[in-house]
Amino acid sequence: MTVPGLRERKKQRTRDALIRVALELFTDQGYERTTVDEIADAVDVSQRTFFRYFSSKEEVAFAVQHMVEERFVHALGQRPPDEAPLDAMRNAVLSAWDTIGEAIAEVVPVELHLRAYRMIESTPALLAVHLRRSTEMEETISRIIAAREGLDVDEDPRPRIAVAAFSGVMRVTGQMWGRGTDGSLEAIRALTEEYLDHLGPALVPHWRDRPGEGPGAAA
Amino acid sequence: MTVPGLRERKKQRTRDALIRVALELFTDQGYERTTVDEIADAVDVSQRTFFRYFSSKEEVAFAVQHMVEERFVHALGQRPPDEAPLDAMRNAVLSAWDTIGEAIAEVVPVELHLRAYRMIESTPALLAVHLRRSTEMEETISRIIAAREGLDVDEDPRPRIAVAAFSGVMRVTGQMWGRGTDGSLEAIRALTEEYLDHLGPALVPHWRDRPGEGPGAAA
DNA sequence: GAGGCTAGTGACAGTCACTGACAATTGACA
DNA sequence: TGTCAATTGTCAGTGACTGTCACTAGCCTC
Repeated sequence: MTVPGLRERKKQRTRDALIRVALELFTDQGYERTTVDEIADAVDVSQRTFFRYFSSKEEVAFAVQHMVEERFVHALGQRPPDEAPLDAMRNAVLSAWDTIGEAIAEVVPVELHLRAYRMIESTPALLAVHLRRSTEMEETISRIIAAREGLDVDEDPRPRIAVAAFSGVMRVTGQMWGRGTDGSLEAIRALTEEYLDHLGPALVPHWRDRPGEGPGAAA
Repeated sequence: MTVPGLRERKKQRTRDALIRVALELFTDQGYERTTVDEIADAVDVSQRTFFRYFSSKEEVAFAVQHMVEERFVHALGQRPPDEAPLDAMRNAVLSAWDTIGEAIAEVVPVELHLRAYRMIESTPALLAVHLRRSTEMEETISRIIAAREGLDVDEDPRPRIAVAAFSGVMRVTGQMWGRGTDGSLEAIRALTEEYLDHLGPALVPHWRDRPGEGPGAAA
């Protein structure tokens, strides 16, 4: 591809600066205590310009998340078609976690993004938006899974159901990670694996045995 | 109990009127196109008073939902302790669906509430709040389930995981119901049963068999 | 490389959700 | 009946967001 023109590069720089400054202010002072004016002033653009880049104050908080999601969707598309749905999703998340680092670092320090993620989890207004975005993702994923299995997502509820269950676990994972003390990338990866391992067993009728000992359901 | 005083009754009437008028305006004109001033004017109170009853414009949209949730939690508390977790939750939802009608009708027509529910599902800002509220519910439910099973919710992830999977399915149910054409109470009840029946089978590795025929996992 | 075109920006005014402060009103209750 | 406390209205202010319009600066053509 050709190098984008000056105009384009300038826009990209402004956008990245807005994201970086916003996340810094949000994580430092808190989301609510940061005004859009502050962000705009720090980047030296007008408030109006901020809203031309991001349709809302919330949106800027999810700009990096958005990149991560695209990566996951891409990874899911690459999974071999003979993998079972849950395995494909599991492997896609794990492989996404492995390669996000570099992609994020081009815009903001990874550490800042992780702090931002925890801020989202602990800020009610952002948590709400985060969850809605997650369900939009679920719809996307459901369609991919359905396509893999040769099913019509509007005829057969199983793709949406499996994805809903899977995403539910992923959400709890993010939550627990956010509440814990180990804020590293490795920690969230490990939690992801651990929690997904519980998904099958958690659904069997008897829980009184220890995890892993009971008659497991899914792989 | 004694009859509440005039002051108390007046407050209750104002509150109910605000809810009813709000839901009517929301469902008629749309949530975004309805201002708090409109609602307050229609009930003949000041905007300031509206915000003394509801901390936000969103909150009034969920006032009825709130009642329904309380009912579910109560029903769950009543389930016999030997029921498996998923069964207890399933039966609690179904029994809640059976008795909501009357409780709601004291405040707003049931039909209005059902329309409001669909409006919530289709209004991004409200959907976001709805989802966050759902996760708060999940936390409550997880603790009840953990208690039933004699587990510590912070030690053993299985209660949260099972509840997350369960709630995921319930959410998809609500979504599908909202998108469908049959907006009746019976329809959502039937969907609930049908979708929950898929939860176990959807998690087994092989989907290529028809539902129910494959080697099922959970009950 | 001058000039027109247009994307991007700033300035400004306005709407709407929401909050704090204070004064006015009105049930409750001695 | 008069006092107290809860409830409400009014007013002023903040912050998110939008429409409009004039202006500036890359871009592209001749």
